[in-house]
Amino acid sequence: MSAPRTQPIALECHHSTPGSVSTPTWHRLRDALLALIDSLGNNRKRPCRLPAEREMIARFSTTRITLRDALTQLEGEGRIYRENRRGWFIAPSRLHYDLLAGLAFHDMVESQQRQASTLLLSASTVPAPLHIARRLWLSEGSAVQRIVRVRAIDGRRVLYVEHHLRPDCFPGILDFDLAQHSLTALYRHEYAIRIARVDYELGSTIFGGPAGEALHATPGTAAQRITRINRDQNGRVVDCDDEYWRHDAIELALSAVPRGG
Amino acid sequence: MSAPRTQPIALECHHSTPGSVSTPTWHRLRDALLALIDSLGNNRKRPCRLPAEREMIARFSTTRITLRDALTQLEGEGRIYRENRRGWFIAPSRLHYDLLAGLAFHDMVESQQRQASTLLLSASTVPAPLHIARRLWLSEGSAVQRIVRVRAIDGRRVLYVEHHLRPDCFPGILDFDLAQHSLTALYRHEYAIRIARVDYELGSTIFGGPAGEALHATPGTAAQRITRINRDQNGRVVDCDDEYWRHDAIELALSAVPRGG
DNA sequence: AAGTGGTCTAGACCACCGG
DNA sequence: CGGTGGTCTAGACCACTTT
Repeated sequence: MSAPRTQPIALECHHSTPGSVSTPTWHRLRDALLALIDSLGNNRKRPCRLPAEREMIARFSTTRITLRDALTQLEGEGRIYRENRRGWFIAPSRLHYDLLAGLAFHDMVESQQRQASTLLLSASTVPAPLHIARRLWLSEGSAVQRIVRVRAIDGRRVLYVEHHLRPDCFPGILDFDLAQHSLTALYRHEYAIRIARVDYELGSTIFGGPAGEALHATPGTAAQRITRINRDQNGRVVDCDDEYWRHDAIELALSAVPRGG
Repeated sequence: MSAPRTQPIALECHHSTPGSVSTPTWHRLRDALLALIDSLGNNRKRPCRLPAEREMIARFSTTRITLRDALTQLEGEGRIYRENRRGWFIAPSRLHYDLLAGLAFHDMVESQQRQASTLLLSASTVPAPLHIARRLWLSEGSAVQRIVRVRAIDGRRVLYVEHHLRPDCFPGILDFDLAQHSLTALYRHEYAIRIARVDYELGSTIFGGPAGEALHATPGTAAQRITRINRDQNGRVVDCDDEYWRHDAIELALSAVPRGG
């Protein structure tokens, strides 16, 4: 006995996409979910959770897999996000992240009328892995200071960062309160080091491993990777960062004069 | 009758992830697929296709959905990619895209020993949509030149671009062969306009609509959006671009002096 | 303890691509 | 037209979170 391909969704089938023969069910579901999202009112400070998957299944007369396809689409668009095993939530608007503004995280967030918080996961001196050593012009295995933090906007964990510092530049820096102070402020005021040049590398990946766990991100969801190498006023490399952002949490921007005119 | 939760995979279960109680099947599958990918030899110029899904199902004794979960993971990591309804392929290494190098697409690609090609989809004068009008300092509905192109690296379509130009800057530019010439070269040599400042906006989304279709990207797969507003040597906005890249095709880079020291 | 999302089974039909 | 990937059904068990 073959299961008939039913189309049980009782939704208004607006914009039937001329040029495309059939609109997949998940696409119509997507529209219904968007209406649901709008009806929930999206711009609060409290995390706004969607109904349980099984409830949405009942409401829309569909299957778990199809529903999750539609949710995954919206997740990719950045309209909703997941906390691992906790549910689906409406995504707040993106933080505007100007790569060349030279702003510390807290300043950047607060300048956009949002609340920043930082959680220190670890701060210790460790032997440099090869890829870190290369960036910092050190030899593999030599000591570097490693700082791992999680940062949140309005209580939502959005960023996992690993810093690696050249210890010859920042003796004793691990003794400061690294959850409260911006690193760049410490660099300047305690060590008279200014960041005068930044090399960025940006790419997209997925969460998984420590970064995913720290952000409560479901393994496999999209992440924005930002790697940064910082030089001081003398052109010397002093530290590097590896940032992993929830992809829907930021919009990157920069304004500059291109070379090779 | 309840289906027993079998674990039929006969793969070496390397690194059982201490600290995590159970490794999901798709995770072990992922490793098996990685081995398969390595065995296929990844760095050719010919697109290297994976076996059909049903064949991989048989080979790994698993289900379609589980297999696709694993494949989707690898797709998110940028190790493999899809062409819509055509199959899964091994992803070539990423193009290094220096945002501030001021290089035209062909020059950038060829400087990395790869082959660039461009397909012109449309070139016409159209009324400006609101968001374009705003960027170009025009009023909504006023005429702008619109150029849509698809660009490929080593034959693989990786980039969909829409340009919108201020027609007062570039009269008659649509009559040039826009598949062969770089726009910036035309700007300079035919109109004596140099791009002296660029405003970028970067974000991640998913394919769907014209961009996805033009790249043969499966709807819902990850895309890197790059929006660009170009100013000439007099500070005047002359055009803007909307680029959609296959997320695995590029790695963005830039080096600059941050403000707000 | 109840409920949630994460994972998985074992199929089926359909649209589309390539030969 | 055969084979492929895209979509969908109708469930189940499990790990984990929350009550």
